[in-house]
Amino acid sequence: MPYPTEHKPKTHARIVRAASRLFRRRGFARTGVDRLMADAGLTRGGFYAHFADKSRLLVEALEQAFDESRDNLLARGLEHLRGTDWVRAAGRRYLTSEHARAPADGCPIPSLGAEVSRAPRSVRVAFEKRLLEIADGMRRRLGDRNRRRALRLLASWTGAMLLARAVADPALSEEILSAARD
Amino acid sequence: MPYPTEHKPKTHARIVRAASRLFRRRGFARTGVDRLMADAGLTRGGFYAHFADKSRLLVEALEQAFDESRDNLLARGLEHLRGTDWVRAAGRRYLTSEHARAPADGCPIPSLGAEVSRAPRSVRVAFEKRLLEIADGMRRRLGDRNRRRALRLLASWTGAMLLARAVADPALSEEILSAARD
DNA sequence: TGTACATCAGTGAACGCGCGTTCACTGATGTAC
DNA sequence: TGTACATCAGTGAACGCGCGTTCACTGATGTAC
Repeated sequence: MPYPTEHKPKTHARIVRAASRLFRRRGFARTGVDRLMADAGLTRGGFYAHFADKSRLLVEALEQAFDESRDNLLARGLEHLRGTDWVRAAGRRYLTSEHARAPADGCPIPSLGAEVSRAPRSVRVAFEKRLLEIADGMRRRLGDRNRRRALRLLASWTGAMLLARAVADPALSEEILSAARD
Repeated sequence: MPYPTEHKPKTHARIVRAASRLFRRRGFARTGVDRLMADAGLTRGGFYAHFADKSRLLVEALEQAFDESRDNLLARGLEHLRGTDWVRAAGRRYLTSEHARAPADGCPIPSLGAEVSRAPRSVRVAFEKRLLEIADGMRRRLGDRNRRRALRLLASWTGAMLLARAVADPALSEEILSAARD
């Protein structure tokens, strides 16, 4: 065999990581295959040995982003908390201006939600799956029977992040996040 | 004078209305000047007699969309309501699956918020201005001293709409909207 | 140990296309006489 | 009333560019002998 078995999967993961950051930072439509392959240290042509097309990469980039941001924002260091305590702590972690200023490393919902809603069904299915996993994780932390409260929290947090980023004045941005933290 | 005074402003408004709908439906980046001029019944070349560039049109399209959706979703028919009554009624009007299915005629925040956050400062300034007008209108209806509660409501509603549209399953979409209506 | 070989991950030129923007022009219009 | 004219809103060809995708190829690798 010409290359070690783990070689190709490693390259694949490198592309997905680069794309996931770029998509969140610059948007899916405005991120070209050329640019994202260069960021992964490769050239244009190799792309189609790894992905059927660009929207298939979006699926994997979304999964990558959801996994990352669940760990960073909702779980790590908060394992011992439950109920309202957990909501407060997770909200304080999600609703920061650092998060607002660094979309590349943040939650994919405010940065890519609208583009997902216009993407092929396969993309929306993948988005939905990860979203429900997170909602269910939250439901368990909250000790709820159904996921309505989790969905409501998710909507408030992601909506606040969307607004905080779209606005021009940093003070207003902070005001929006702070209002949502309560 | 070669044309009636109102001729050019009317054409201008026609372009803005067409663009405003197209941007919300298909996204700003994916809507070409060609297509939007055709929708307004004109051709490519005339565009720059009306707008300095495409992002200037985004500013006007956003203003158009905010004005429309404030009237449609938050004000008309709800003039007599105040406080919690108003919140319930406005929420029930905003958080519908009709609204989720028709982004072209809906609130510009879930459909264009992320692209606004990546747009030139001039766009974010215009977005912020209209957002604050709406937040202040809400604050008055709520009888609040400051706008924190209005911003929190805005975040929940727009976040719920963003999620409801990004998801693949219509039943889940409705569940998200219904959870946010409470 | 050294060499010939088969594999296949990745290269880079090329495809047709649509993008935002410019510009010389056309032709519909209201006005002057 | 009819005609010549000046204005300027809108036309459409052209610009250079980057897009997503294809494909004949190159060259790094592990294996066989």
